[in-house]
Amino acid sequence: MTVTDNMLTCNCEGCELKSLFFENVSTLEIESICSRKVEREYQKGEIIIREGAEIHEFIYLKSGLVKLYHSGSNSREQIICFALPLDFVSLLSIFSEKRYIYSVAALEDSITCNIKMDEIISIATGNGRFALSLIEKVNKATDRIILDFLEVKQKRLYGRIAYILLYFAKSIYKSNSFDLPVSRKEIAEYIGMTVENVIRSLSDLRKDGIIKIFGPKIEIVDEGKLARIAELS
Amino acid sequence: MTVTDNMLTCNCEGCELKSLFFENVSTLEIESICSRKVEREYQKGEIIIREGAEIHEFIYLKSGLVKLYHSGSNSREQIICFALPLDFVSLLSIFSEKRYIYSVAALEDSITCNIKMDEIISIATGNGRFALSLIEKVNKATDRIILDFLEVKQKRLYGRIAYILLYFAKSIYKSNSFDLPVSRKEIAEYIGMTVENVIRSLSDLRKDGIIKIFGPKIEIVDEGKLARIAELS
DNA sequence: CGCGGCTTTGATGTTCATCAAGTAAAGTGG
DNA sequence: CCACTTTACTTGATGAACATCAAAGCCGCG
Repeated sequence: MTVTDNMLTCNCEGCELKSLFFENVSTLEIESICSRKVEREYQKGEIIIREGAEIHEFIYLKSGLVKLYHSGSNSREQIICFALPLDFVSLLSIFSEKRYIYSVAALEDSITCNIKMDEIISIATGNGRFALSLIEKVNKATDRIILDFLEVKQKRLYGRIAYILLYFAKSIYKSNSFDLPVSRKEIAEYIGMTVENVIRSLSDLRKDGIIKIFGPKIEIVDEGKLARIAELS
Repeated sequence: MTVTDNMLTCNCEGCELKSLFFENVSTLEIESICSRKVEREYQKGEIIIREGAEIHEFIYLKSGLVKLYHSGSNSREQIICFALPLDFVSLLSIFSEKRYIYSVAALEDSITCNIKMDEIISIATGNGRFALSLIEKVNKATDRIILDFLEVKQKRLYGRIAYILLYFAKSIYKSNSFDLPVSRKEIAEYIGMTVENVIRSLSDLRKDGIIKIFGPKIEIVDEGKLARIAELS
């Protein structure tokens, strides 16, 4: 990194992707990718990937916040996970399927960096270290998803709400006061419950003085208590 | 394959791993692996991998049937998935963690083939094609797990039981009559319900004439009806 | 202004966990 | 080999957790 930074002629100098992802890629290869990559902007609410579409590009999130979701058989949508900048949006199925098995939508205005799959594959083919770091990243992401599923599954409604609030506070906004980027319905789609009960739990937390609610704005008042609820279900 | 088969001097000739996994590996490399691999036998019930143990080997299942499970914080075990021969036991966390985040136990007498991680990594480093096929396989496996989680989550108890019975019949035993390889408790741990209710659902299916139960032996009588229940929850 | 989407609260019924108790099967030690 | 313990399985009764249905308030938007 330190060496190659100033050698780049493309406009990716400030991009953290280099240091995270392309550790093992030569400057030449990075330049080649940078010159052919495409950046795309999406507004809050826009769909970035549609389930069933063919996979042509490797996509990662440069800025913003997105949700990965799956359209269940009975038309109900299920949110698989949220992704932050530098997360791969291309997670599941990227290397094992021809078509996306999930959709991605922007929860906040977002920018993606898109690279043709061909190029990723060609680099990986010629560069085992790069391929291994790919495995590692993809692995980490899916591990996280599976562990979170297991974690949420063993909690009850009240605990799940506490859990997701702490998740937004800690992992996403790094603050105990933030605007919820998702609707009540989307929370329900993530933790697998109904909207009404999500709202009821939020109200209960408010009545108990653990959080404050102003529309979409959430303020965690008693973090300790919230953590205990998230822990003990 | 056809070319390399008779050139091997090690005892892996009959092993399907070659054709699945080592498509892109030179005969020399395969020989090197074969000569240093270790096969291990486990009896029904034995633990193959213990959660928290350090990861030293890449393990795949040669014969038998195993379960991957996670010990939840509240001491309740959760079954993540089942694995058949030629499935990788080393799935999650293999390339992203130092220690196992799940345990593996044999549900039937099983044989594993173990290869030092160092060797896998060294081959992958020098051989991008091999690394890519690794990603593909690992990806496929985790995709399957996540999709199944989503699938099961949107069903109710009765539908979940129907679903898992069909899974055993179709994917594992390829027959409508089989011995359940898992206890009622383990079914409960997989679908996230209590033992009592698992038993109740099984009894209901029996009373409705959809299945027959003789101890651990299950016979699916009306597959169509069972499929409809699994579908419609 | 009125329409539709998101949110909120209440009432009601279903699904499921928990508790309790009993049977069957299988291993254990004298 | 038999009493004894343990483990898996099974059924019923009860209550808690949650979904569903209904209705009303809020807000942005055409």
